[in-house]
Amino acid sequence: MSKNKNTEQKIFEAATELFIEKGVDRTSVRDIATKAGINLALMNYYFRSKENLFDAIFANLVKKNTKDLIKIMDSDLELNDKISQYVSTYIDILIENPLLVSFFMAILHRSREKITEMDVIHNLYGREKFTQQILDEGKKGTIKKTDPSHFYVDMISMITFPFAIKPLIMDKNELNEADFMEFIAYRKIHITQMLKDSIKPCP
Amino acid sequence: MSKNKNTEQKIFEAATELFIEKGVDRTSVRDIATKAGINLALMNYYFRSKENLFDAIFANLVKKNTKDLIKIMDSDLELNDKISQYVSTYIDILIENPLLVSFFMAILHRSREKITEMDVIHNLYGREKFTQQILDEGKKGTIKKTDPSHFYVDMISMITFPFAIKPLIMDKNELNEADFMEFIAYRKIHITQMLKDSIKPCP
DNA sequence: GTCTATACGGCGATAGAC
DNA sequence: GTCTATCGCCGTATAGAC
Repeated sequence: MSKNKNTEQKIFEAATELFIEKGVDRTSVRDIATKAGINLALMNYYFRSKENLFDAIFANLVKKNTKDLIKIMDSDLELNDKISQYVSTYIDILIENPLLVSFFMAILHRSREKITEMDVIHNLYGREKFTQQILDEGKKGTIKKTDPSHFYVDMISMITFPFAIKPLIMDKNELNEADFMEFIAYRKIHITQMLKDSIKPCP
Repeated sequence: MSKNKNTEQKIFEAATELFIEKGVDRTSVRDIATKAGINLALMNYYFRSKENLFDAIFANLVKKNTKDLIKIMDSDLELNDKISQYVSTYIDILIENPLLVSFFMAILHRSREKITEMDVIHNLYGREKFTQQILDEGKKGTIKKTDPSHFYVDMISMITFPFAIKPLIMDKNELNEADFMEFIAYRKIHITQMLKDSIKPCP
């Protein structure tokens, strides 16, 4: 406490960076110890095993990065505004940490069996209030009859997937890092427009 | 040749299945040898290393699964038909092998550095003829001014991403395997409609 | 081409001194 | 709490007999 950072925290942060950057299976506990500037044995003192450390890190990453999104989803905003804000905020989060999607997809393949058992995962997908808003609007006839589960899948697909295939997009369109971020920033408007078009009937 | 399957082929097929199922880094060469029913040393006789074998397998998987899609993209079909056929064919391919997307995403994280250097990867993304068709239609004024690179990203995002988050979709919507496939099948119509709406102006 | 046997290093994990 | 030292295992890769 009186120190700069406690050891547990140093291990946790070093491992987080390495897991995201190199992947869990290509990061050794020795890598983590070196990066954290501590001894190998300390990892096992604080966390029982590498897999245990991974579980804690993954839960933390999900929680930290979905906090703002959940707040928006559960808010009293009107549907159109909610969509705009969600898209924009989500993209901002991923611009801050572009490897997050790719890392998360890798985990989804690696830990298929246990992923739905992780409590924190249930924050991620399909909030009730938002779902209800889409259904309500549909009943009022102001929007097309829209299946909320497909709407939600469309939305997160278009937001997140481009980050997963970032190297391909950059290569094919000959973009550098800054260009890619511009490409992504444009998608805020583009995706919002597509989603609104998909629920609003032609006048 | 006179035998049931030659050894090289047995290794190749066993490794392919294991890589897709468990991931490359969690598959050992001993796993592969056992599954192929051959000796460990044979792997190194035919392929120089595990990484080498992986490269061959990955290239083969991309080639095999994009063949039909490229044919459609490069065909003389009219734009609307081309979109419908592409979406439908792509989804059929993934229904046949639902782990393919998830596996591919994991590789995109694992092998970020070398992925764009793999020749075969350039088949995957943005075919010239299709791009030109979108631009041409835009000029004719029959569709909204649409950026082909965003259109393409939208399309593959909405097609493939749901397979990557399959466990989450199944869990949240309480779907079993058959339900999920029904959910996916419905997306053929849904995605085609969304894409057409995104380029066709309201009448 | 296919096998047995084995080298060698890195892995995750722990015992035990301080 | 933190270290050194080491265990036992499994990873990839190879040498050499058949």
